[in-house]
Amino acid sequence: MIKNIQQRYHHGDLRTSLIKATVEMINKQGVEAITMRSLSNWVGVSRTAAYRHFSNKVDLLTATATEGFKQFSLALRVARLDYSEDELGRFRLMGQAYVQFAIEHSAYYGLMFSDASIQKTDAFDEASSAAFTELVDILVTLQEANKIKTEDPKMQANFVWSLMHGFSSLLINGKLQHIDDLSKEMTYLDQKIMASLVE
Amino acid sequence: MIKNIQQRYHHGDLRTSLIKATVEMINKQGVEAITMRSLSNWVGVSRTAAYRHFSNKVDLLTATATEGFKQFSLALRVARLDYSEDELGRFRLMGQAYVQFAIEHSAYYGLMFSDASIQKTDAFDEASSAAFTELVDILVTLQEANKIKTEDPKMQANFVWSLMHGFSSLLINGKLQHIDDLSKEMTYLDQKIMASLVE
DNA sequence: TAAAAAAGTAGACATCGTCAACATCGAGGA
DNA sequence: TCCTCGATGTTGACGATGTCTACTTTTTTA
Repeated sequence: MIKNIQQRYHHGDLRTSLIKATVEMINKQGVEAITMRSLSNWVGVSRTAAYRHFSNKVDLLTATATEGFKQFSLALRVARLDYSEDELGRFRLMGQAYVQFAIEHSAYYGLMFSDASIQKTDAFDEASSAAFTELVDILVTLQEANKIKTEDPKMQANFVWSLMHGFSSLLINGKLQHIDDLSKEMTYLDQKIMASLVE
Repeated sequence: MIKNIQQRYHHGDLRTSLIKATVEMINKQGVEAITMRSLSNWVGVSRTAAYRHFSNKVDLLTATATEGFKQFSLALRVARLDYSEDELGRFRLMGQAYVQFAIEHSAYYGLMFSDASIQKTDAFDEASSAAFTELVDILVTLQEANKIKTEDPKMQANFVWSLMHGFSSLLINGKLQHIDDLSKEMTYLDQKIMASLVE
């Protein structure tokens, strides 16, 4: 007779489940509320089971942030491959996708850019710079097609990235005042970026 | 005979000392390393003495962040009152002062914008929005003097603030790649902001 | 100057991260 | 088929931490 899933000794895919549980718990209660015990309990496993998959709590959180960056890069890439738009339109879609990801996955986003709860690893750096590369790439392409100014693309990327990250994180933390119409605010930013990059 | 300061039963100005110690410890070891016990020990006081001045750890960190915002506002205001420059020049000085504060007081800055370690209070919100007001104010003044475009100053402020905050926090966390010349990078941003705001 | 308020201390306890030792399971070679 | 071994999960234990309670010492005030 096959045992009930909840009662099996071996969980099956504990590593993935723990990361999912971490994201859910951050969304509901914030990072500070995360404990190895409550996490294990939530997943239905004993206190120290997580240590078979992560060397410690920081390692688990870092892995979660790394996973976040992967999904983030994916979201940006999806926007970049929307061929119903021209290249410049796709670039603007990426901007929308950026903010949308930050809002919809604020737990991930906060963790990804929190220096406190995380300790950088090679995997983390790789996932994190992949997202940045996504941005530099399209800027280079746009320059080659003469759609935007010819400037150091890394500087352009730092500019756009700073603006997007600043806006998203201030928005998430409720530090931007008097925003009744988000899309209006984003349109404003879009105009500023376009004016800054287009000749 | 007057007792040695270190041996006095009453510390004298424990509240202030604790906040200072918090800043120092964050600078040296990061927020995670902060414990009530090590903090008290550092200041030369017993474990629970801090609880006479702060209701708990979060309260202490929030008070520290609030103090950070006060000094931050002050730094912005000092730049704004540099009358060797005209109004537009002072606005640009504020931008430099912003990034400079973030770099020189990265412990403060990280804490001020960390939603994890802090819990908003009235005093915190007040100090935090004072800094924002500093920015809106000068934008209004610049508009009235016809130095920049006439637009919703709050939107302009959100734009500038997002850019400054994004750049500063990415810079602090080492997420901006290939920055060998910081002043060159800041000049680039300055040009973008000017082009965006000036008619 | 006496009494109360303010500031600091020590004991105690629940919770947390995590190490060590032990238990159970699944896969593959004898 | 059985046996063994590596992977995975469990329980016990311990030191560190936040913070409550009760007590002590100093300062303020009436």
